[in-house]
Amino acid sequence: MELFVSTVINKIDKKGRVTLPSIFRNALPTDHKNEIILSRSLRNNTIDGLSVLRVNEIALRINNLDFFSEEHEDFATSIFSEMIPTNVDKEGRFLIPEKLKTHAKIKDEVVFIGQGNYFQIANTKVAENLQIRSRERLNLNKKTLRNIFKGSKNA
Amino acid sequence: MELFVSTVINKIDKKGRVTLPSIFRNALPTDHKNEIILSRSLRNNTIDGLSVLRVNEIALRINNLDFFSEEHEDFATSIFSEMIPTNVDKEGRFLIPEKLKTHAKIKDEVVFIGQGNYFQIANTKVAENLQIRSRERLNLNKKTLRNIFKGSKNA
DNA sequence: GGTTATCCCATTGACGCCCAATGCATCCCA
DNA sequence: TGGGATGCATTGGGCGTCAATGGGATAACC
Repeated sequence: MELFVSTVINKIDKKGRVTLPSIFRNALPTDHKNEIILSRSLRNNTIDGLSVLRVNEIALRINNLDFFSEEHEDFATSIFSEMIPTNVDKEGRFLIPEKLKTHAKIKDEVVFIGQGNYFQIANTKVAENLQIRSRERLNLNKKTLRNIFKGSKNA
Repeated sequence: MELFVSTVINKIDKKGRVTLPSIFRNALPTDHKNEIILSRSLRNNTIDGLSVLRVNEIALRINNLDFFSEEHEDFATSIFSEMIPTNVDKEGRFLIPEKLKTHAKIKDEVVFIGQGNYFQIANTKVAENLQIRSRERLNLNKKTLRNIFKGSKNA
């Protein structure tokens, strides 16, 4: 599977390391298995996790904006400057920078939440609340959901 | 990673040297690892840092402008004439010219701000304000933001 | 000759790499 | 069905390496 799916809870050890769930490691592109990019989420108190592939894609789209425009610079600043490339070691572990830890209220345990093209890292309780709320919103928007599934012929 | 990403704070020593963050050095083109081009930023009190590659790209874009107006010539002039080629020493350090230091209100500490295809150098506090303001402006522009982050087929 | 820039070496602290142990699930076979 | 046995995933910890910084010494330049 080349998508980030499912939800996993892992612990942070004394050195501050967490193992990226194996199912997420498998979703990383073959030529960048040991690098992920962390970023403060623009929406909520979570951390976004991206693959190198995904970052390059985002970069392409930003570069399509007007070259010397203020808009371009704004996007570059708030997106690229917030990205923190991180190495995943042989055992599949990586470090979460202090900045991001405090932003996400993370201490010794985190939840990895698959989001398809990317994943999120969050405090356990924060994640619960987020899921509850997004489910509520989903119920309000069942029509949209039907539209999403209408087109597919499989499973 | 071939992009300039993340935000790094480094010190300026007694001799005026700053180390270019290792992550930025890695983003420099292989055949020009020890040369960067500094330039007064046109929009704010920061310094733009460019790779040789980037400068060539800018030259291309400017040359491709299809008509020859005074305006464009001025544009080109103001961009190229401001560029200051700078050597990066063996340890990855370089000197910031006094002119640029005063322009950016820099003394003994600087922030390196990744902008994707280039980076910026700024006073610590100036940088904070910049990041906040550009984020504010972005909130007004959710449509573009959605386009940038919209899904793809791969992780 | 004095100023400015580069090279060389040293220090420190953080991080990457390696080896080891434990936990957990699945499978196989009795 | 139970009891190993096997394989993979998550954890623990030691140690080497590298990035950032400091400073002396040499080289280039006006």
